[in-house]
Amino acid sequence: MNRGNDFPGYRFRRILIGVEWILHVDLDQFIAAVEVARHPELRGKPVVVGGQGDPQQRGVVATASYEAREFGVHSGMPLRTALRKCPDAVFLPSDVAAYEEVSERVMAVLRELPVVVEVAGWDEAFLGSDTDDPEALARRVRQTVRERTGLECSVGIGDNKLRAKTATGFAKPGGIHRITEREWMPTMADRPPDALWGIGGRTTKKLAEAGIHTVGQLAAADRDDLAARFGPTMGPFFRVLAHGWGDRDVTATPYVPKSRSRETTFQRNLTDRGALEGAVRQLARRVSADVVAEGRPAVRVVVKVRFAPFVTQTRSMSLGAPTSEADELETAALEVLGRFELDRPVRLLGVRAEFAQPAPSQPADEA
DNA sequence: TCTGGGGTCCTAGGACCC
DNA sequence: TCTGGGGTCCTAGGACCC
Repeated sequence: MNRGNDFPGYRFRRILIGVEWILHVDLDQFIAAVEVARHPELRGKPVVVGGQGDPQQRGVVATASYEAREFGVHSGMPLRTALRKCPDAVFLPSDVAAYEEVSERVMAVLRELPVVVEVAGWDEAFLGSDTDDPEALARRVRQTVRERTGLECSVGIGDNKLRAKTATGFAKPGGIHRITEREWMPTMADRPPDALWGIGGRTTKKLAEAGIHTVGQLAAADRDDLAARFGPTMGPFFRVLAHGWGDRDVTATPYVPKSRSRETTFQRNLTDRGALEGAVRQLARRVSADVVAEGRPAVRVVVKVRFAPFVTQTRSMSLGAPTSEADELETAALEVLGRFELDRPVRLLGVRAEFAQPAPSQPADEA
């Protein structure tokens, strides 16, 4: 997720030119909605998309339709579990190319509106606008997206990205919700820390050990104590999040990836060394194609191994010279694979190529 | 019944240099 | 002898998000 110039790695934008409101647009049950749109007979049925579409195989739910969610099926759940909870669901494989294409169409429609569009994922975007009636703009966004793509979306309105994004959670499904500084604490203070975008289950547990159980308590927590527990950047950042503070810099600048990776979970664990090497070669070739398509050479190769039952290790290597050559990336990946102790069954292999970081330049937007 | 795939950013220890 | 600090790079792991 691209969070723009948010607090870690900080560059708060101090001078705001024109933008009064930030809207966060999130397509409802996006992947399931795309599938229903091209298979109209599925409308109203519980639909579960994920993996190869075979609930007997290894894989997890990418998106469940609202009908399937009523059975307790949700994203990230193993397909086998989803099958048990909802045996009558229609299971479909993930079709990444189809979702990307629809996503691009939606973003193009958003760009026709009088807003700055910052893409934040397949199914979401931030919009910056100088309107003085953000609700009217939000209704227009919903109507336009519906008319032009047939998809429903929810819109959060905020005075920064964090609040707009948070508001969307209250807008779903198919609604509009506004959260500004005034509404933030009344809305969030009594909720658990993982209600915040950027705080998950692990951090929530650690916070609880420190006696912090709510967003309100986190906002009032001692900065130095948080820094000691969570590090000099993340500790204070959590407190900033709890206050609902954050950047409001919406940029249409295209996203530049820092890495490209491919990984596979095998349907049956691998133990044979030759099979592992073959799999790494194949992954390295796919990554090389992505690197070539990106048009920038890789400077580092990372290999990921997930052993059974579920222990993950990574090993990596800086390349002597930047390269986009498939042979070189493959050789490097094999060398890195050789540094693992492959003494247990392997359920996943991954290969990642990292690009050179652009030379640090003077921020051009500092007015 | 286990637990995808593709990303980003932060942390921390050791190497190495001055 | 007995031991400074700071800075940067490299590497591995962790947390989070969609």
